[in-house]
Amino acid sequence: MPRPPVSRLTADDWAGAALDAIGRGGLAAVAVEPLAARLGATKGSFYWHFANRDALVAAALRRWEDGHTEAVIRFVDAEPDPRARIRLLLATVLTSTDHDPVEVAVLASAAHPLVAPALARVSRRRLDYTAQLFRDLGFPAAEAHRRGLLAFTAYLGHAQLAHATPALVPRGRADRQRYIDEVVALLTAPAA
Amino acid sequence: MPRPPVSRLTADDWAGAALDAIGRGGLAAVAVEPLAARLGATKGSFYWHFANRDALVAAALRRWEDGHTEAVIRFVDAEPDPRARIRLLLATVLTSTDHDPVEVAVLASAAHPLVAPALARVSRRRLDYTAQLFRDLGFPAAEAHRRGLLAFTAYLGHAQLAHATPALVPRGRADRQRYIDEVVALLTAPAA
DNA sequence: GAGAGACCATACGGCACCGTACGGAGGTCA
DNA sequence: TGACCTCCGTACGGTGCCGTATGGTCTCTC
Repeated sequence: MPRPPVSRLTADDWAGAALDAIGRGGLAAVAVEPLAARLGATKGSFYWHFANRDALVAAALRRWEDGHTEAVIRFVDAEPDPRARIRLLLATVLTSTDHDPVEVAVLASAAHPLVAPALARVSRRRLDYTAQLFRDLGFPAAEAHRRGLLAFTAYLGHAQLAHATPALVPRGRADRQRYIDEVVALLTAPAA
Repeated sequence: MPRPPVSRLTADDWAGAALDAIGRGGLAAVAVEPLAARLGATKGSFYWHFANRDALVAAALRRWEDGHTEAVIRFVDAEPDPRARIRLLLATVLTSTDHDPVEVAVLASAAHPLVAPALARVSRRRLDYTAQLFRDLGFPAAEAHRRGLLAFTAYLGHAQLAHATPALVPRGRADRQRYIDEVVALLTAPAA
């Protein structure tokens, strides 16, 4: 079933445009009329596919939730060596922050009633997976959880800082490499 | 010069109310008319003290910038032992996140043209100070900077996570204690 | 106690967005 | 070909906010 390129819009088209808007201007940028103009349509189309703005925001968040997290986990989990897995995860997420404005934008609206539950699910999933990586390395559950939490919060803060003040995070290839090496070394250091 | 309690408002009153509003509802909550209602005044008062909304936002941010950061640094810097200083800093900021909504709210608007420079100044100051703590401990400058960055980003992420999903950060006194101990141990572990 | 200036209330116009009402174009099937 | 359904454009009213205009009130000063 071939679909004409722009003539008719689907709910998914709107959700995708909404997610783009979140990346550009945060949750507040998900506004029906500007989005319609951007899509070359009008509100008439939108209110056919969605009941209201909240429904659109929810759809965009569902898209985000299903997307990045699981993709990264699958990618990282393909690495067999436990220590290399941790390094791969950190390298992946610490560099991805440079080109993923959606991540920080969602975090920025953490208090929003629609964002909060989605963010909670994603955070728990990520934290659980990260803690698992440290258990795979042989750390007991409680300590693995603490190390995973440190790793996860460091990632969150890194994303935030890289977005707000890029000059403060390691930028060159070599510097970033060295930083990631050191973080992995510290996070996996044997217990005192 | 005694001042009647509410009858006449000063620019500082407005700036304080704006900072409160940021804590409650983010930067978007700094709206003249709702703030006026909250202060029991009208826009007439506001536009006497400020040229426009941006001027109020700027004043609130200046208040935030001058406030917390330097206070924490002075408090922590009073501790003579370098290692204890790091622990004190982490314990202070990691627990303060529970009752400081302003911090995350400002971070949430990092992209705002008025917020960005203020946030950049504060971040640089904090990061520099944290790196200094690790130099005090004997680490060479480059490594101290990397460890300071890890500590600082972990704090940022912790604040974010504690605000968005409180259930995911250590809550009990003992758990938090243990977590902070472990973070300090890992951050100050001797180089491999 | 009158004038000046600081401070504020009221009223207004404007803008950007939300949501609804309704009509019309295009395809589908009898 | 005509009835029908899907999808969308247009037009409208409503809301919340910004900023301005203007006049009033309080306080200080001489």
